Amino acid sequence: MIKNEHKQNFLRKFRLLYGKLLVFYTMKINTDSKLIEEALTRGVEKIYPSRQALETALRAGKKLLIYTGIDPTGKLHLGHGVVLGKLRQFQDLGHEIVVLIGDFTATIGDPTGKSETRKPLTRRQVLENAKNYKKQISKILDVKKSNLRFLHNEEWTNKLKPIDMLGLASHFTVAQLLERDMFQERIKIGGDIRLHEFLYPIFQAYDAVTMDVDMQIGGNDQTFNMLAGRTLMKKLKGKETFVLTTKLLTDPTGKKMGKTELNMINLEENPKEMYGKIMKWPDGLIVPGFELCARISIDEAKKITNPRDAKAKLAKTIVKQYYGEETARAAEREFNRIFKENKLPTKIAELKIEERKLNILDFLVKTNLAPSKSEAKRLVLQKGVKINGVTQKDWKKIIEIKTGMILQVGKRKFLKIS
RNA sequence: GGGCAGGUGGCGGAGUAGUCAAUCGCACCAGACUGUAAAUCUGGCGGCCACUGGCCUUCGGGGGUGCGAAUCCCUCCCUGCCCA
Repeated sequence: MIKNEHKQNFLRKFRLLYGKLLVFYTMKINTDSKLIEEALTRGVEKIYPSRQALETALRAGKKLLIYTGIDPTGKLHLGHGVVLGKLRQFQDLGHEIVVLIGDFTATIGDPTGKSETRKPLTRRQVLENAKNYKKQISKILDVKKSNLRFLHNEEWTNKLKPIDMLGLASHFTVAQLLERDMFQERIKIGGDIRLHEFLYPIFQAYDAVTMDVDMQIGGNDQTFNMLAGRTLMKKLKGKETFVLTTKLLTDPTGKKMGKTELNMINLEENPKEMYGKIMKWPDGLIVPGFELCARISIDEAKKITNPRDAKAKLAKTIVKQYYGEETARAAEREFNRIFKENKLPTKIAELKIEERKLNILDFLVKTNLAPSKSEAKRLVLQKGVKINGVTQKDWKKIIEIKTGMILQVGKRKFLKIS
């Protein structure tokens, strides 16, 4: 048992070392000042200990081991894309990149919600979530290059013994952990803080120490956790590390933000949906969107003055990054077709119905276009229902159902009877 | 262990016996307009009934008082805060 553990430890160290050597011999560090400038500024919220310090290191051509952690608590979304995009810039500069899949930390659940404790995930759910991560991440990072590795924190965290835990915990005080903004908010509203989530930053810090990283990259909301890593690194290894936080994708005016919703466009989202969802963004998000999500020059984006066109450009650019030029163009065409030209979508979901005649309300419920008859009635009275392009006004109407019939509810829901 | 405050629709949060299917905000849906599935404005937002009205089930669970309860009483469950 112990032998086995030793062996694994050895193997792990060997792999790390091997990886480092490989990178050392095959990759050169790029010190192009324009690229460095971009990496240091675009979408960057803050750099610890200072921008200056990091810039000096980068210009000196020092090879850095940089990591970001992603907890598989759900699907990857555009918010992850921002951080990964930043990582890509450093990858292109030739630094050594680690994407840490936080399979252990995901089971705790980083307490992001103001008021609620996140439901703990089972190991199974975590594995399920992480399933396609690598594939999605490969759309942003270059997996063909040898300076990118994927690691899992279960590997080392599960080996911690209670005595080790206590050792780690002893480097932090309750007051320090309590400083975290979301804990403060919870306290303010009288919410509870579970002990396990309280410990979250310690585990994340341990990741940084174990991998012996030089720099951590993460969203602005991860500042606290990453700084915990910086602290632990200093205490245990006496090493100064960099922390770079990226801006969050939010409306600069701060008003009327759909909260986290906006970031929640999944990277796996169907391209047409992705395009449409970006078009749904408020105008205030256009500039941040370009800065954070689009890998094209900001100047190019600023040339477009009409907000609608700018947003369309943004939507197309982002879809292109994940699905390629062709698909992006098709998504744009489809969007224009439905919402600019008011035509039917090229593809309409089909449904078979046994009945030949139905009251319009039953018809809507039967086809799942309305959740209840009351709702269906409301829709009809509000003129939200069209059959073969004709607005329906009479909720008592009996519909003769024919194949090929096209039902439309609102602007977006279409159904064809087959 | 002691003291206190609570549990209401997807969420937040009013209401403390009749006018409560329950103010309001968010989210959501529809309409108008436009530059789009944006912004703004308007309307809707438990369910059922061939419906300008009527019925049914909801306010943590169970029981009770009363003509009448989300609102009062009892009991159980759950949660938070404070003191030790």
